[in-house]
Amino acid sequence: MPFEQLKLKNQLCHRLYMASNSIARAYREPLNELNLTYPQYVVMMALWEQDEITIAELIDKTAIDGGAMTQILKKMSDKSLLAVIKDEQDKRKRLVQLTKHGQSLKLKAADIPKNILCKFDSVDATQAKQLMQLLDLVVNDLAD
Amino acid sequence: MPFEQLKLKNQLCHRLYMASNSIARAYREPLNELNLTYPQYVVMMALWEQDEITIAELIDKTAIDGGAMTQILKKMSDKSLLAVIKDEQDKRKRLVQLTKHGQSLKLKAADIPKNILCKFDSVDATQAKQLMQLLDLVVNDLAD
DNA sequence: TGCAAATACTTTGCATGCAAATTAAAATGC
DNA sequence: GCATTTTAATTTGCATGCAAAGTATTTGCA
Repeated sequence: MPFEQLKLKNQLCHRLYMASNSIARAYREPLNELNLTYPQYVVMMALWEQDEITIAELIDKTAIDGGAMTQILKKMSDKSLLAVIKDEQDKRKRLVQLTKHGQSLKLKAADIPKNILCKFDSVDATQAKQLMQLLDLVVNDLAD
Repeated sequence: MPFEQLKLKNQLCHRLYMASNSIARAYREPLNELNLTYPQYVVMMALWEQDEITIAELIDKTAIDGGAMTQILKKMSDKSLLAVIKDEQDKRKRLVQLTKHGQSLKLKAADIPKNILCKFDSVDATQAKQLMQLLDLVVNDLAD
């Protein structure tokens, strides 16, 4: 069969595209209740793990684009979820710090992962773990 | 460990986010040479498989958003890759048809999948297949 | 027959992802 | 010491992804 390699059903990239969009869509409703977009939620998760880190560290942890990060942090700052403060040691850097409000949102977010997981009828914990491991291989192989 | 479920390293969604962005980034260079964006490439692959389909069918095959599709097709039409023509049977519908130029691009695109695949040092064919199957489960479980 | 409901698209507004250019500050090197 | 280079962020322009509103047709059904 000619050009078999160009068929959509054989494209790993298209599967990833669809799966990534699907799962982001699944988060939309629960995140709307917290007034968060998906990338904003990722930033929150990073900060709940470790607060008061530089923007560069946040970019490193979240893999969100730097240009987008500036805009995202601005919106999150407007919503009083966090504050961006200067680093006195190195004035090029800026530190991101959760507000009380931002910290407290962690409790409300705690149930989200579970509620998403229960939508997976066909994927058990073992398969999910396996999937994550395979995705890590993909990401690592494609890393610069 | 409290809130373990909110850690980034445990988020399937974040793995998908990173993997999808990584692989789209990997396609950027080769697609630039064809003057195609990634979603435009997906449209081309769909049309190379089956030409002269409605916009709704194209949306169904590619999983690209309808609103975005209108814009994407306009740009591709401007580049003379395809034409959008009226369906005389049902005037609500519009048919998408590759131009000669659009058809001929298939030859130049034929090597792209192979060139992407060779970036995967850690993922063999079996794992790639397994990954696609798992992603299909995810997409199906999250389908409306 | 005629009108409400469903379809197929398009348009609009907002939020990224990304590349490239820009700005500011710190680190290097001669 | 001072110019060059590197690092940290921001800004800008373009291309989506998505929800919601709007338009044109076609279907369905009373």
